Amino acid sequence: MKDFFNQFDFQSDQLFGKLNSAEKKFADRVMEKLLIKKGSTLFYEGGIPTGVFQLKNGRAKKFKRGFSGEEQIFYIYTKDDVMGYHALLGEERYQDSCEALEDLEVNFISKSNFLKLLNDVPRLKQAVIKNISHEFGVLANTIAVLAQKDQNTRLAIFLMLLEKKFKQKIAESAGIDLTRDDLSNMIGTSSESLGRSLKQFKDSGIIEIEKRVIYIKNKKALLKFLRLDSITQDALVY
Amino acid sequence: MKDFFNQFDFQSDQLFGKLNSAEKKFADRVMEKLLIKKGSTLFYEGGIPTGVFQLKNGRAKKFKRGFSGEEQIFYIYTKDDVMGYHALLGEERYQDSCEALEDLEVNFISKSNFLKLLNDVPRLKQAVIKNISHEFGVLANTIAVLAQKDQNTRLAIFLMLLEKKFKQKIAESAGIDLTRDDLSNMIGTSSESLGRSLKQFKDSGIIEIEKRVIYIKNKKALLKFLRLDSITQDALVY
DNA sequence: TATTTTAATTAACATATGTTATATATTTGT
DNA sequence: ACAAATATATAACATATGTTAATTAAAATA
Repeated sequence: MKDFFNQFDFQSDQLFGKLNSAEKKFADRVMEKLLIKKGSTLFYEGGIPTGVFQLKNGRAKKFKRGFSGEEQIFYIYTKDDVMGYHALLGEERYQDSCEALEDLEVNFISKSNFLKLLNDVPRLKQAVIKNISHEFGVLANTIAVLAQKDQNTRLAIFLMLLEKKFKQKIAESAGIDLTRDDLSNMIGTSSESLGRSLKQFKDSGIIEIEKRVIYIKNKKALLKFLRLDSITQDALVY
Repeated sequence: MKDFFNQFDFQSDQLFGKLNSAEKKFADRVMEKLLIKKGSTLFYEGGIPTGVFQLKNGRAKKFKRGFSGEEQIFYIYTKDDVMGYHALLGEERYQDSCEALEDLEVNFISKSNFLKLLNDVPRLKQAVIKNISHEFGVLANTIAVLAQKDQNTRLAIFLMLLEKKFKQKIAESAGIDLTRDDLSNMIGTSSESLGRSLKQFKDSGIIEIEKRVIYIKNKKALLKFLRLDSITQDALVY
């Protein structure tokens, strides 16, 4: 069921697909290629917006600091994803932060060029607005998972989503490679407690771990946690 | 600290404040007053958008069904809040549902009239887009609370937020009047387990309960759960 | 108002998660 | 390649939350 994954996918990799060839040409012309080192930020909460970014290679985490200061990761961007447009369309400051999980290759479009592009191509502006509404729904779905599911179920869901995300876009690997801190942060638990759940999954043959990379070995068993109807469940085992 | 509350407030009650008197006149003219019974829906997930609503009296819950079907409440609307515009701006269907928690008095603006208003008043369109971005941040903050805080802390946070929300807009009462099912759903626990937390708060004199209405009696003790710095904490005791 | 239905409260027990501590593995910087 | 720093794995114990069940309170309906 494609639907299951779409509920948790921003789909911001498809934004520039709305452009025709002439428009694409303009976009390409104003794009600036940047190389960003692992651990550095593309933008940060409270900063003045400089433009938008499209990831061409690598992964980045999007997070927000709650009122008590701890970071909360709520999305991971991969190849082709566009980010940073919320602040350009509406807010005067970035509302969240984005940090490279590994060395990145990024296309940058400055604020003025992006606004010009939006202005010249109403279809694109419409698509961006529509996408923000879609992303709103993704966050609502994330809230539902965090509020309703126990830890093992949350882990199962995130493993499914992350494997798809990483497989889809990073040809060379189907494994899930995240620090235990980042993964536990997303799932809403401590890294030690996440470790316990991972061990349970390992012991029942659902996953294997090499170095820190998690490989799903028994997708059907993982899906059992999701309590989907059997038709949807079957559709997810590809 | 006003900031604390704003992090969790859609602020959609201020949208029509962007209009000048002539524009307001047009809006008033096309507004249709509706009376909606407790328990009925203003709109529902998957439905075709008909227009936007402004609450003039009463409260409504916004929720979404996760992939396994259970409803997840992620916002409560009160007096003057505007809702239903996401679907008009971008999506072709409502992405979530909205249900009356009590008998409502609502102003309805049809899709065509609202789109006309947006078109005639670019400032309003801009404000709506900006608001959706802001709401995105509210959901991210909600994710942080659900992922990072234990049950008593989540309860403390939601009690603070709900009391402010209800006091601000419903003059006659400062109590928190929600079914245990709705409150536990928001907080991410079972109603029985919520009951245990409520009892703990009651026994330590933090709250009092009459019928099912919760009254905060010791705000300072509640704030201890939030682990705010003492300056922010002091600012919240008014 | 009386009756029926639904919601709230509470307790006891089972299970899940948080926390601290220690050992091992991996990465980083020289 | 080595040392130092950081990340991961795991266990043991403490605490928090889930679950079932029984009782009481409140709300809906006739």
